[in-house]
Amino acid sequence: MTDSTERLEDTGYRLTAPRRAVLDAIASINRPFTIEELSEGLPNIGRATVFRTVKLLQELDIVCRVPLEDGSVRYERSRSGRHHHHLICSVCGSVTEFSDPSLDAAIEQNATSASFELESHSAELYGRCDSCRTTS
Amino acid sequence: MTDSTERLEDTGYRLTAPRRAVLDAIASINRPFTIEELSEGLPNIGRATVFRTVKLLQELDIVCRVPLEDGSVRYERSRSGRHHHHLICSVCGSVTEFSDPSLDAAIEQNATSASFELESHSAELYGRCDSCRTTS
DNA sequence: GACCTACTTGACACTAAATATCAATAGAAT
DNA sequence: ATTCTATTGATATTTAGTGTCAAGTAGGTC
Ligand SMILES: [Zn+2]
Ligand SMILES: [Zn+2]
Ligand SMILES: [Zn+2]
Ligand SMILES: [Zn+2]
Repeated sequence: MTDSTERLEDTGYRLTAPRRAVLDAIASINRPFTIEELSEGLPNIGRATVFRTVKLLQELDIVCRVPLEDGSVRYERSRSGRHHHHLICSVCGSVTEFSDPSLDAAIEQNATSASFELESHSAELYGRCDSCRTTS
Repeated sequence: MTDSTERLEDTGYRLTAPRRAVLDAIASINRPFTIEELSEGLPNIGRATVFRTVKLLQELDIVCRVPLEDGSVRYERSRSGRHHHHLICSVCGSVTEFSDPSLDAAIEQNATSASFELESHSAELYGRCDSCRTTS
């Protein structure tokens, strides 16, 4: 959170009370959330401001967008703050980050083969996490 | 298209006039489309039916869902009708399919390492296609 | 061909997610 | 403290998609 406020200031954004409140709320949630859920926990903050702030935090790699298999979207505080991919459990909804240079290399290789200038990419893995797999 | 109608019948779905119309419309569009665009070209077909039909065609791997970088979604007739990934050009909007067993293997490897039971996955590549890259 | 029945359709209302507008507010720099 | 501009909040609007249900029709049976 302190780290996050610094990243906001460093990039020239104002450190406002609503932004602090959204950051605090995100820090206190320990599961993937929807903006609606986040907004419900912040009744004094305008809904549009919550949307705007989460969008801003995505650009700063503080929060990341997690697309679910059904097309809906959740958000999660990024653990690493760097490029990564997700393991998304369809049972408990947990999201785990991972990064793998060889996966990224395979992606880059495909772009190169197609003479495609790669700017970014996404990869999401859907299934059942370890604890949901062993519990069932 | 003939292939598509067969796939509909084989799976027990009725081959109705609206479904034919949607299939024909999709066959005649040669770029990624939104349901709204598709629906505009089919004024005699109810909007809900267009949505329902496209959803059905996705299940039959006749059409696939293409998530863009900005979070919006387009659809495209699948060339291969099999598992694949996309090269999505941010300039012209073109979508190219590719499949790569070694990419899929890298994804499976990551799931295995995390004791995650992989059910499905997605991978989308964003950037500039060959012709947009050389033209600029 | 006529009949039947379950599948499908279309119109409409509705929800969910997000953006646009714009006057009022408040960081933060001097 | 003053000023200037980024930001906020209330509200309206957009976009994408789903729920409902009476009416219509494909496709099998006689
Ligand atoms: Zn993430
Ligand atoms: Zn990657
Ligand atoms: Zn595809
Ligand atoms: Zn794959």
